[in-house]
Amino acid sequence: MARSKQSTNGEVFEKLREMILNFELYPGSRITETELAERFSVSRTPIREALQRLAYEGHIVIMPKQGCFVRNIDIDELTQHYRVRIALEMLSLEIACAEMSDAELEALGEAWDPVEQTGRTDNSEKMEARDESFHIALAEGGGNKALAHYLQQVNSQIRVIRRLDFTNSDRIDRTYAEHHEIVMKLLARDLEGAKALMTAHITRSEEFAKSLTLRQLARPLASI
Amino acid sequence: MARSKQSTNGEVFEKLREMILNFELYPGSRITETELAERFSVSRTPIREALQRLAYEGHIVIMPKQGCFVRNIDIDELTQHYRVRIALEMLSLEIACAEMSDAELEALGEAWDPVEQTGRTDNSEKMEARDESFHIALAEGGGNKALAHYLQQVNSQIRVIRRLDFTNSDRIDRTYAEHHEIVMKLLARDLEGAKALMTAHITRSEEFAKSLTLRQLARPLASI
DNA sequence: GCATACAGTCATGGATACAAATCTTCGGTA
DNA sequence: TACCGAAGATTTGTATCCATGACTGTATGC
Repeated sequence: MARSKQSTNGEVFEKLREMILNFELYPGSRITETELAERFSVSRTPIREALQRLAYEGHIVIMPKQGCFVRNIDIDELTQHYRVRIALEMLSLEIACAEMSDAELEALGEAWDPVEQTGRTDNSEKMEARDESFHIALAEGGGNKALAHYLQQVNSQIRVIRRLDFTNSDRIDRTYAEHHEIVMKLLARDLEGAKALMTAHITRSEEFAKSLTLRQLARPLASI
Repeated sequence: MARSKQSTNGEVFEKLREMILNFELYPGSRITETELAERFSVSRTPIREALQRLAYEGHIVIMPKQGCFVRNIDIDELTQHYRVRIALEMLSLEIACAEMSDAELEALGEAWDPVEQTGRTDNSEKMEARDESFHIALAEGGGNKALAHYLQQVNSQIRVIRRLDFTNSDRIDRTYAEHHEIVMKLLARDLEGAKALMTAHITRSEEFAKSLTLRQLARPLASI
C-alpha cells in the first residue's frame, strides 16, 4: 500500500518480479537467498523481505526451512483468477456507471481513442502496464479504493500471461478499440452494454494469452 | 498461502494480529520494533517479518523510516471492502450452485442447522472464525481456490469489526438461521433466492458490526 | 515573541555473525 | 546391487551490530 520509497528491498523486489515475469527465473526453479544476495550485491536481509512480498503477491512459494520456488504456471488456476477478475470488473463498471461524471469518462475515452492512439507503444511490458491502468482507473473512478486494490492483486496474479497478450500488434489495436467502446457505453449510461463488452474483452485476452503461454512454456521445457 | 509452520516469526505474527483485532493495540498507535522485540523476548528480525506480513494484510501501515502504526478503522473504507465482499460472495454462490453436489450442500446445511446448533459457541472470536469458514466453504466448494483466497483477504480486512457482530447472542442465532436458509436455497438450485438471502445476510451483519464498532471506538477515546 | 537552525537522541534499514535444520554424499551392510 | 545411516555441507532462521535518516528540544537571530 504505502511503500515505494527507493529502499533497497523495494528495488530488489521490483527486479525479481520482472525477472519472474520475463521467465528469466523459470517456474518451479529454486531460489536461494545467498545467491540472490551476491547477485544483487546486498545482504540477505533485504532479499528476504523482497521474497516475502513476492510470496504475498503469489509469484513465489516459500516452504519454511526448505527454500522458495518460482510459482508454477497453472492454467486452471489462472482461469479461476480470471473469473474473479470479471466479477470485480463488473462491480467496477456498476460503480463507475453510477458515480463517474461525463467529463471523467470523456477524458478516459480520449486516452484510448483508437484514432489518436495516445501513448501507443509496442513494448509489451509498457502496454501491459497501460492496459492495467485503464482497468484500475475505472475501478478508482467510482471512488472505491478497496476494489482497485483487489483488482491490482488479481492483476499481479495474471500478469505473467497477460503481458503476452501485447506481443501482438493486432491485439494492441483491439485493446484500444475495446477500451474505447466500453467507455462510450458508460457515457451512454448503458451499464449492461458495458458489462457485455467488458466480459468479452477480458475473455478474449484471456484466451489469447493462455494459448501463447502454453507455447511459451513448451519452448524452454523442450530444451531440458 | 503456504506458511503457518511453528516458526517464531509466525507466532509473533499471530499474536500481534490477535492483539490488534482485540483492540489491545489501539488503532493509530505507534508500534516500535524494539519494544515488541523485548516484549516477546525475541530479536527484531522476526518482529520485522511479522510486521511486514501484518502490513500486507492491512492491519498496520508502515511508513518507511518513520515506524509503523496500527491502522485506523475507517468506516467508509470498510464499506468499500464489504461491497467487494458481496460481489465475491455472489460469484461464490453462482459457482457453488452450479458445481456443488446435493450431498456436499446437505453436509454444509447440517453443520448450520439452527435446531442442532452444531459447534455452537459464545466465544465471539471462535464464532467469527466459524462464520468465516462457512463462507470460505462455499467458495471452495465450487472448486475455485483463487476465489476463496480473495475472500479470505477481504475477511482479514473486515475481521476487526466483523468479530463484534458475534458479541450478541441474537446475532449468533440469526447467523445460524441465515446460513441454513442460504444452503437450502442452493439445494433447491434457486440461485437468485440464495443471492438475495446472502446479500441481506451480509448487509445486516455489516450494519450491526459498524454500529457496534462506532461505540467500541468511542469508549477508549473518551478516556484519553 | 516567533521562526529557524542546529545538535542530540532514537528508531529503522541493512550487514554481519551465529544457530538450527535440511539436503547430500559417501560408506557400510544385507 | 539396493538400501540404510551418519557426517559434512549448504541453507534457512535468528541475533546482534553498524549506519543513515527522522523527530525533539533548545538556542539564537530577527
